[in-house]
Amino acid sequence: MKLMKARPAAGAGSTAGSAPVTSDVATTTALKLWVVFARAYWAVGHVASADLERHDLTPGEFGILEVLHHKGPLLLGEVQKKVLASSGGITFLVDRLASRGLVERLACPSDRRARYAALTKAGRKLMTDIFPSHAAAIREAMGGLGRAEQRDLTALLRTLGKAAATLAADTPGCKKALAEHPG
Amino acid sequence: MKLMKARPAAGAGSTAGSAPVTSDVATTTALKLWVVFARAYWAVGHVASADLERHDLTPGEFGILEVLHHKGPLLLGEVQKKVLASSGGITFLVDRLASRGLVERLACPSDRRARYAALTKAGRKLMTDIFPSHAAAIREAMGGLGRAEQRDLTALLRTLGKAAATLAADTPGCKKALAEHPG
DNA sequence: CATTAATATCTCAGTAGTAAGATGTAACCG
DNA sequence: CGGTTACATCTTACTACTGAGATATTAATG
Repeated sequence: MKLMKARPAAGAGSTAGSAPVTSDVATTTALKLWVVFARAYWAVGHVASADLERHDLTPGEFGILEVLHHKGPLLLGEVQKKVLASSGGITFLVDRLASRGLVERLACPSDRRARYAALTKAGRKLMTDIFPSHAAAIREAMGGLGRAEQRDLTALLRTLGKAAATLAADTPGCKKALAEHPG
Repeated sequence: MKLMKARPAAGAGSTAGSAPVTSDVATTTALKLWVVFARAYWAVGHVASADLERHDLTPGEFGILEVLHHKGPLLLGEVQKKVLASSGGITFLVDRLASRGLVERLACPSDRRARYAALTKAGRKLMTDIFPSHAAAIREAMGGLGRAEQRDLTALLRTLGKAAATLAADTPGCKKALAEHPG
């Protein structure tokens, strides 16, 4: 299950004659949507990544900093659900952020298996410093659409995401995080 | 520039007081859109990947097979632009597909630097066998929206993608493929 | 023709990330 | 209690991918 960077199906592709269910209108519409979806995501993600790169942060690192900045200290498992990474990935990312002094691990008093991740003072400072400009970069990346269009788009994507997450939750190896936290 | 799997900004995050331009409505709207966008993309991508996994194909491999299936033999550089991967990635993916007998490299008569990638007979057969069911998986992943909604969504995403691609093309290290092939 | 620049692919080292399983801890049930 | 099951995190080995530079070819220029 590699995920992300999926290259979608392009066009109807009935080049090869006899495919039975393939070239009905519903399928063609969905495939076209998937192509455009992936390219748009790529472009916006590229703008976001380029902005974060200026601060030596990967998207994954920023995701963790951001959820901690927004929600306060969180159990590692909770972080994992929020950022949709694997458990090993969380360990790896938090290690790296901790080695840079941006995040620290705190014991959980009620459960000695669990640990909190929390921003350090330096981490909080970094976030308050860079979050506004990053938010501005996202705003510009979305600038092709007016505010009302952005809201329409959000509503459509939320509906789509919920339905797809329900499907995805059934597939083997899925973290199931999405179905529980549907955007 | 890692890209993809970008974790978007969640919520307005004006937790930290004094950010100047950050918490206006336009920015909040854009940030919310980005969160929902990423989650929806994750969910649909997950469904697509899970389907491909049944045939032992990664999304990257399928992307190459698919563009060759759809367009016929293509120079490696053209493939690269279509699937938005790095040049090294194309070499890697085509190598692997070639070792499985699905793709072959052909000399380009007019330019001895360049090589074509083309589906073999086995590759064509594989694609005609699996494409319909993959397309059906995509159709189901999009099933949360009706056909008209899917078309609205496509139109919005196309506009968004074009604008963002223009921005992305200016960022350093960008492949610029998107601005030239805007979905 | 020689030089320089541009292009197309490939090589290679490094990175972010995953998946599977190990470890330590908790909760429950008899 | 003792045993089983369920968790939460960490470890390890691996994979897909990127980016910079190497190689080979072509094109352009004086």
